[in-house]
Amino acid sequence: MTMTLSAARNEEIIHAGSFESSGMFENGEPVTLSDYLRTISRTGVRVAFGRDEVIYAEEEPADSIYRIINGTVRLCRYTADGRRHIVEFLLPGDLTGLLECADHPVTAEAVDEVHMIVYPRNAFDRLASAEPNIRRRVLCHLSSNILEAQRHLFVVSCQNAKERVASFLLRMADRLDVFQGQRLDLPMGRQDIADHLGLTVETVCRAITQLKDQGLIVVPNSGQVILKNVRGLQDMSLAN
Amino acid sequence: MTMTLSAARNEEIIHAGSFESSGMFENGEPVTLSDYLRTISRTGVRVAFGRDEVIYAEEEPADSIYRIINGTVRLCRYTADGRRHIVEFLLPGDLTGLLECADHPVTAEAVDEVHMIVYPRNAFDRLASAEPNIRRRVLCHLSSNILEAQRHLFVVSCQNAKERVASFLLRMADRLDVFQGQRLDLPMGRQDIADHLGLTVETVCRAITQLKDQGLIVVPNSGQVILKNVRGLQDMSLAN
DNA sequence: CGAGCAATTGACGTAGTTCAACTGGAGTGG
DNA sequence: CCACTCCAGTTGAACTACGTCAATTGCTCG
Repeated sequence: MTMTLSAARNEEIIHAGSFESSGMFENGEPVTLSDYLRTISRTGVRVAFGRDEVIYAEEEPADSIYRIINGTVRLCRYTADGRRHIVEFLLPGDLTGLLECADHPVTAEAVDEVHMIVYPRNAFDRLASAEPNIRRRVLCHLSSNILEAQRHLFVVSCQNAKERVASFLLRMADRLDVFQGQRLDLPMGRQDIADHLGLTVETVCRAITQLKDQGLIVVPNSGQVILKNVRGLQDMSLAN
Repeated sequence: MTMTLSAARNEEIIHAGSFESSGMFENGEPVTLSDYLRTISRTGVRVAFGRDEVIYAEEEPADSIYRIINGTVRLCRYTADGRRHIVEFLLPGDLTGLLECADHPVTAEAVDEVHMIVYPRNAFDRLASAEPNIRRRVLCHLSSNILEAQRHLFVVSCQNAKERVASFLLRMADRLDVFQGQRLDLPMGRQDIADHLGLTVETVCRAITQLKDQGLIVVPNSGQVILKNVRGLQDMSLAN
């Protein structure tokens, strides 16, 4: 519902080539899925979503593919009794909607101000039929999704609170190219982190405080974390 | 290592057509991935593994695709400090090795006596290049893997012990076509179940005892569970 | 029958939840 | 500009579900 409204409100046709920055194609051939999507960019529509707006909802027909330009998206699942689980956070450059499913298995919501390009599924499928390589790219994409899910499954089933938070910070840092000594900006709130890690807000807070007290991180304010000791966080995230 | 030994010991060339039972093909076209694999069955080798034998190990090059004929396989991940997480159990008819990865991300071990057919990855890739439909089948396969992983992620991050065990029993029953009042045979031990659900053996036992005391199940012996009240188990598995 | 191991049960400790109070920064209005 | 609200974040105290450790049962296989 919200999605349809927001999408309509913010629609804006993307002109072919307007997102073709240099260095994206190798000897004239697209090399990543995003590159392939750029080749059908004339069919893509740029949309914006405000904080907590629903991008697509669970059970809704999955007829679009989304590429995030900037902002953060959470993929979540709700239960009848109000529990929420955040399956994954999507960051700029990430894609969603590539699953071979009639309906979306999760709900996508904007964590902060999100800009994305929406491609119609059928345009992508036509491209996939014409270009055999593209399905292999999708296979790679889904494979790495599975690896990520398995990794996170391990975090949630085998690690304690502090280890989970350490793993989370390291993964976010890795995805956002933040290194030792640098500042990691967390776009999501504590509740989002908690629902992603299978903990409560309070426990996430306490774990962060512990990491702070151990000198592994510095927290200037709740949305920023400076990684003082990446090695220490790594050691923690796979043992302890 | 173990895999190579066992495989060699039990190798037996499958003659083309030896697994082509009736009703598998629709108007001459294969309809499932397994059907496609049958079309290259002359390249498949039947192998057997005994209890706890390693079928393939994490980090090993993934150059084969496996179809389980009978028996149960566990896909697991070990940590340096000895913790184990069982990502998934594979049952007869299931496939593994289809991920687009150079190396296996998990270790596959036989839970009980397992018979499988091993197809060389490159034979499959040749087939995939020749027949465009096959990649779409793989996409569907990986998509449902992702849905399963997400479902299990929810179980492990949001459910308590009794709910997790109820979810586990229901899913096994569903996969093995066991219905209300019927007997579910569990090939894996309590430790395996515990490592799959992120619990300890003792907690799994206690949860089973609770389900028994509530009259939802009857447990003639540790490997068998009779589902007395499927509805009750379902109610529990998504709320409580 | 007895060894050996998986499953179960009991007793106790603890990590994480729950509930409640407090803090602090962002936004609003006088 | 300060006072106010509002809400996210943090901390404290008590509770509880699960883990841990140890003892017991029960099955399987010599």
